[in-house]
Amino acid sequence: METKMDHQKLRTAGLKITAPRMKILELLENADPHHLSAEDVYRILREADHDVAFATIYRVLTQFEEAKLIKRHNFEGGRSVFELEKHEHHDHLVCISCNRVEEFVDEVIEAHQLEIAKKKKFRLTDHNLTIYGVCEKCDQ
Amino acid sequence: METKMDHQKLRTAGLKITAPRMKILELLENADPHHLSAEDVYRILREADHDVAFATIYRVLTQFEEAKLIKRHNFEGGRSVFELEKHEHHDHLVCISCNRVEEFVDEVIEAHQLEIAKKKKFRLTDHNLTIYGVCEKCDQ
DNA sequence: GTCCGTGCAAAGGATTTGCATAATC
DNA sequence: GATTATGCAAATCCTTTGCACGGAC
Repeated sequence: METKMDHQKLRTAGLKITAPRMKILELLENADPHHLSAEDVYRILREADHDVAFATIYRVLTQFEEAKLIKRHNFEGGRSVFELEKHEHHDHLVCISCNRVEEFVDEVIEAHQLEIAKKKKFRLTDHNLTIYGVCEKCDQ
Repeated sequence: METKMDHQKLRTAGLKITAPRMKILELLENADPHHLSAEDVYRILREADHDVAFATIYRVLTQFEEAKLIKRHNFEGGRSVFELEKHEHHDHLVCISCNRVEEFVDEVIEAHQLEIAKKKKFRLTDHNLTIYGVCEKCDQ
């Protein structure tokens, strides 16, 4: 029963259990692809006859981000996308044609980033490595 | 005389020589730090008593980007920044406190990115590696 | 019952666009 | 002189905010 775990997640974050929060959290947990824009969330909920106001979606997503339940990305193209935080770091490969997102981890790249931050005397807080390209399906 | 070269750059791009274009191009060539937002451009021109409308700044920056004279980056925080295209690839380190941008190149990281794209069967078109942190000055 | 959450509509910031005027070639 | 640029204001896109009402605890 995932619902129980979701209740727990919300409680831990100090958030009351409400229908919009539960639905958005479930949605992000089951989302495939993992990465959804606020508009995707709005549309999917609406298609399932669960209308939630845009303002609420943004507020909930922001709260989830603050609670580190999800992660927000600003890929090229203006809008933000959100994905469930799985606590396993990874970077992204985005298809500029179909917007599909793939994930990857490369330890060597990670290590070099630490090096660079050290060399430049920055206290590293975050990083964003996004590779853009055209995926196999789209490239025909 | 840089002006001559700038004329040439604009002509090659198929753009007429106009005051706003020349000023914006010069500005980006001499900018330090290299990375300016549209608002930075607006403010700097205005301070030099060369008023250019915001609409024009955005149009010119977009044309320059299309002509590959400059590069546009969407770092975290909403607004875009632009820098002169120097045809030497590099990535960025951004201070989240003062917005200072440093550049770096790491051949090992570059090579690994190619690997990843190949492995995932993406035809690589671009990539963006941005490391966020707090720079030495701000971290006190 | 209190406090927090939601919906709605309106505001916000960054960027773009339509249109009349002005400049380049 | 024809075509392309500019300035201005209005429009647009994504996101946030104010406020009154409704729901969680």
